[in-house]
Amino acid sequence: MAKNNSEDKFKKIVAHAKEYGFIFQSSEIYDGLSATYDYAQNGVELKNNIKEYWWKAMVQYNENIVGIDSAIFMHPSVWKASGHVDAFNDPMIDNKDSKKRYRADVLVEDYIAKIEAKINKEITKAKKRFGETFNEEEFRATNPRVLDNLKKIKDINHTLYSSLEKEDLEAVKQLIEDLGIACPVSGSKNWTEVRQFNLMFDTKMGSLSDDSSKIYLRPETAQGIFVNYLNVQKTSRMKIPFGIAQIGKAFRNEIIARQFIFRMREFEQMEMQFFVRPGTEKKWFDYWKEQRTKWHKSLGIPDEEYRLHDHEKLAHYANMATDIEFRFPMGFKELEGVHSRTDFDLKAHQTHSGKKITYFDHEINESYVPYVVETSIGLDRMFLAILSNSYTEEKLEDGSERVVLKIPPVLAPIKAAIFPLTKKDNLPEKAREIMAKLKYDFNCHYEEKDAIGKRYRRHDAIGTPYCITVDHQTLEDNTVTIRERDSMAQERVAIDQLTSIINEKIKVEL
RNA sequence: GCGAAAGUAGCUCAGCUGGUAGAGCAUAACCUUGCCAAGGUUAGGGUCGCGAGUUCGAAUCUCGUCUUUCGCUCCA
Repeated sequence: MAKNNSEDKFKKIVAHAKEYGFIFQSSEIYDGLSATYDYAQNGVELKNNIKEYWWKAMVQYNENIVGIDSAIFMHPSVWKASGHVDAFNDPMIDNKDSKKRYRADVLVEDYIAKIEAKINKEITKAKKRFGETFNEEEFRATNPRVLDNLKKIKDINHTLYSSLEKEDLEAVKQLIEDLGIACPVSGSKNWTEVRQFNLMFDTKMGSLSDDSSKIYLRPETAQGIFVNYLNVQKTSRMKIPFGIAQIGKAFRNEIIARQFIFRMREFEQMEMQFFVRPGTEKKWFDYWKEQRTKWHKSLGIPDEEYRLHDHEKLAHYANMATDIEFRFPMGFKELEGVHSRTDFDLKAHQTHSGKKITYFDHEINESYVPYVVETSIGLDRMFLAILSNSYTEEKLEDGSERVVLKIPPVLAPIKAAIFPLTKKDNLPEKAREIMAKLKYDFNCHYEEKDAIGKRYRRHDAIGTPYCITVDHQTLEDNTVTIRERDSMAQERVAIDQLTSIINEKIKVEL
């Protein structure tokens, strides 16, 4: 039941996002492109505001953080060094009966592990038999059954890895069939073809096809920061600890991209890599976990919508990792990651590039490769979090209903809408005057069509926090009414004060 | 990629067992009203996702295909 409700809500949010100009499906007139979305007139405003809010909190409010904007294309060696070329490249196979998917090489390796278990059993048995005099080395080298199995392993390994190297996926499939490997779940040997899933998009750089080289679209923005570490550190004269922040697109060819803008193949990240002295990473990891949590809470979203999830299984580069999860309509999901990446990335780039990436720390008179604490938030996910948290259906006292996006005012696409109460009596002219003044401070909208109530509701639906109405009294004393979106309460104020009033209301202290 | 469901106007949907499309809201114009979506008149907008097939005739039946949603799987 609860699930149906949230599914229902998710659908409503997606429909609302389209109807009110936040998000359209990409290339919709051509039937759309899977899991690709465009930000529309209101969406782009909200998205830009989220970026700005993040950028201010990270770069502007921290003296020891600077920003960069690195290119999407990078030298191919970057992705070798980072481990993406190897780790983002998996041969997969499906079992047709159990519908389970496996990594083909893992299936074969599991099979090898079974043979190894057999050998070990043989050895254990022999140990018992010969007692003290047992020589394992000798036994391995002479026992025919062990030799036989060892040769089998060697052959399988050879076939597997030479096939993988040649990207001969049919040979991998053949190997699985020859070995008679069955699905651990169904016991079935009914397999699909082996297919390569490379999570990185690639393209060619250079106009001549024969001397052009393969380059990748970056699967994360972090590497753009790591390869610029030296340049930034030197030119900004930053002392450790310091950070480099970046907002930008990243691309991953996900097997399944789904759930609206939650998982897309083209997405935008807001990342900050904080460089610290080795040994202090725990302190900074905790610090940034807290800082990032504070940032989220500053937007006024209730605590219970967030939870922290510490990773037990760590990625190869990390020694500590926490996800900041948000209660999306489809459940708690990762919104932001705070990771302690150690010196893995900088060291890897040092090795692959041959350039020394060390920092001389005058405080301790030591030179070292800095450790890195990373905060990485999905901009599109933050957008979805704000959108789904804001979407509210309300029943009013008079029995009517309204849909209102309770977007935190600082992020709202339009800060104020300006209405003349009627279309005559010089009210539109007066309203235009106010509009002409306010538009330099805020993104404003002028509207005179339809009944005033209808205009209020329209702006409720896109989350405009303030509606300013010009009425007949305005012409006499230069005051207007300002209506607050969530409470629907109105207040009469002087036109002169509008800028400072709205400024005050959309201000957030971090 | 596999399984299930869906695709008709900008949105939400109706259209039963085949007879070449409707409603409400929305949009535009004009009149009216004037502080919380609900007055009047008129107009625009759809080759029913796309492509085949069956049929005298397909939104409706069959097949294929694309897209979306949910589940499985994956997730640096």
